[in-house]
Amino acid sequence: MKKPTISDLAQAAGVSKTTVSHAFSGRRHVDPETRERIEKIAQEIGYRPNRAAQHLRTGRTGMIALASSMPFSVAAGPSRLGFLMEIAATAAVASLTRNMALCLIPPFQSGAQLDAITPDGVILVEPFQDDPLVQHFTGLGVPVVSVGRVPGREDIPHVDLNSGATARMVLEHLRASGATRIGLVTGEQRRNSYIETEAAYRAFCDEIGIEPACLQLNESGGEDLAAEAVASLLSRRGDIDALYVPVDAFASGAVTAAASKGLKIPQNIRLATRYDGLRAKLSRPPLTAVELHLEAIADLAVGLLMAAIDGEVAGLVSAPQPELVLRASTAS
Amino acid sequence: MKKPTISDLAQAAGVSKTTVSHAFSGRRHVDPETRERIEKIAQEIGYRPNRAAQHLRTGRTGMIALASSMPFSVAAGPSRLGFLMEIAATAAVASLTRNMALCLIPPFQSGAQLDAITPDGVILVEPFQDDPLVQHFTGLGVPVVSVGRVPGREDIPHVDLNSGATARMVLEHLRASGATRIGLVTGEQRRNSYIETEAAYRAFCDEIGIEPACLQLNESGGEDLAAEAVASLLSRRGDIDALYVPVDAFASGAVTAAASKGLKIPQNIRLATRYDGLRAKLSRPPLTAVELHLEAIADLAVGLLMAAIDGEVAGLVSAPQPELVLRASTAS
DNA sequence: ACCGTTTAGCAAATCGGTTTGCACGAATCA
DNA sequence: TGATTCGTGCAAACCGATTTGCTAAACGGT
Repeated sequence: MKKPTISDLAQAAGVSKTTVSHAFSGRRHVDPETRERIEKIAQEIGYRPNRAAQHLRTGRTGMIALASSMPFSVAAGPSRLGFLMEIAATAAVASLTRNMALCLIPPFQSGAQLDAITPDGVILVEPFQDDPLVQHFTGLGVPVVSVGRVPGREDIPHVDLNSGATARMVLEHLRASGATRIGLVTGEQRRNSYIETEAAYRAFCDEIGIEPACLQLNESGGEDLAAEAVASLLSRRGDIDALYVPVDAFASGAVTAAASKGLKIPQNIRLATRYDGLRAKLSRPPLTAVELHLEAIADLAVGLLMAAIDGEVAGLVSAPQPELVLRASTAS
Repeated sequence: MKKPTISDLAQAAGVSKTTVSHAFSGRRHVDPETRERIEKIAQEIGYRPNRAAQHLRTGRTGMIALASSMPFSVAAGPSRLGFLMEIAATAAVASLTRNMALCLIPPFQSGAQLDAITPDGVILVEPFQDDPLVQHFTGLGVPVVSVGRVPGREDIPHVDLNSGATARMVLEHLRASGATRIGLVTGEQRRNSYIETEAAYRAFCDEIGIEPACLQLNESGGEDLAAEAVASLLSRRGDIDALYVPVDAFASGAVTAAASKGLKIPQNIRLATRYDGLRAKLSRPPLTAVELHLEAIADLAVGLLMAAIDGEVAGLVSAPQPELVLRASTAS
């Protein structure tokens, strides 16, 4: 009735626990014939090593965690959720193939709550400067890797999202499609992607000699806040004829704002976003976006984390080249 | 340097490990004064019980898993993902408040892969008949609860989605909004929500004396398959003036199909869906949908699972009353 | 014939908690 | 006063793996 243990298996196979352990782990040589016999009997009696026992001995938990500092439940949630969850889905598969469970850390939990989770490592999605999650886990000595650099923390391995290059690509596309005054809408949190995007944007404006028009919105405000803020920007700066709005929820708001101003997309104003989720695809007109290759990114992040857990000093890894997905919102 | 253990704490407090253990677990009475001293010192030296050790002894892993049998990566994925992930987000919070980690099980993994995950219990989201995941975990003796009944498995506790009543509500709304011939589009997998929905639909058709028009689509086909299939249904049955399409990805397809047939929504054909996600909201026109209260459902599911883990014979729990979200797609 | 080196396998210690059985003193009861 | 209970705490067994140190046999070279 009870689950068979390594002792049961050892007894059934007529060897010691040690030999069984070595047969499975390969840490020491075991006669191939013996190993086969052990494996066969293991099959028969349905032996599965007890994870808790393994973890106690090895000091590992066999679990990695995925966290985002974006509240799940705020207005911007569903959109961010798309981004995060696309990563989660791939990461779950990637960890499982490495024999690890992937668990989800809800954002902004108190430290005491987080104690329930003792992962071998953590993947943080687009953390911001002084992110409390970074502090919590690095403080505990748990390896952390991030998707998107942690601003001000060069020591944390990450998958680089190349946000600067992405911004450049989008801005140049907007210009090529006929725009002459391009505005930028990002978030208020100091995430690296915003920082890099803004830097690239300012450099671009400088180069072509236009006055930057930059909006930084509270991410919890979501679509509605963006609609309002963008409308007021468009009133102030009637010359704007294109917007790069990396956060897709904000881009939805921008669509609304344009409509309220009687501006047609793309005739009067062009619009491009970054994350190519449902919002970009279903928008009217559909929005030009960037294929970030989130699956590949998630895979890289898991790999990076595994290396970090194994004590390898990993640096950064670059995400695959982002690609423009051209849609009607930036047609010339 | 090393993390303090229970022995260290016991020594520092001048008591035995036993007393420390009891002080924390409350399984036996400990002098309040002693307990306080222990807790104070625990704070000071930063003692945290080693989860692996606890798990080994208690036979628990402190982890519950969330699984859906819907492939993450197929065309219908992003939509299903929304549904699943809304539940995941809430469930993650709910489990953490109960001192459990929530981990994600990617669908359709081989049994060998799944071995990496040994949860104390599993929440299955809308499983279908003979779902392999149900078999896998019940076979392992792991408590399983589901969101939506498992067809043919009355023994598995679940949060009832009341799909029959939901269908009835939507169908009556469609009729009230002027529809006389209502069609139904569901999925091919035998999920309980489809079964109940179809039954309610047939009963409804019987009652008002219309010929049922029912489509069951392969869920991996997603939007494109639905567009095609619905278009052909509309050709066959030109009298249809309303559709209930519970799966939102299919509903998107139906929108496309209607457009391709030159039918206006809602003038020529009314359209309602179930899951009120981004698709329903962003569709043109926006789709009438059903507020299922997924957060509450997730919460209930976690509670149910905890009870099951603690050996309580839990039955079913009913989800909160679903509510219609009226939108332009069914305006009369 | 001797010594060194593999090869194969075992016994016992170990990880850090929880739980059981028992001891000892103080309080309560007959 | 002797017997019983209660409160408090300890020592040791236990959970099921991994890992270390050791033995004994087989093999090969000189």
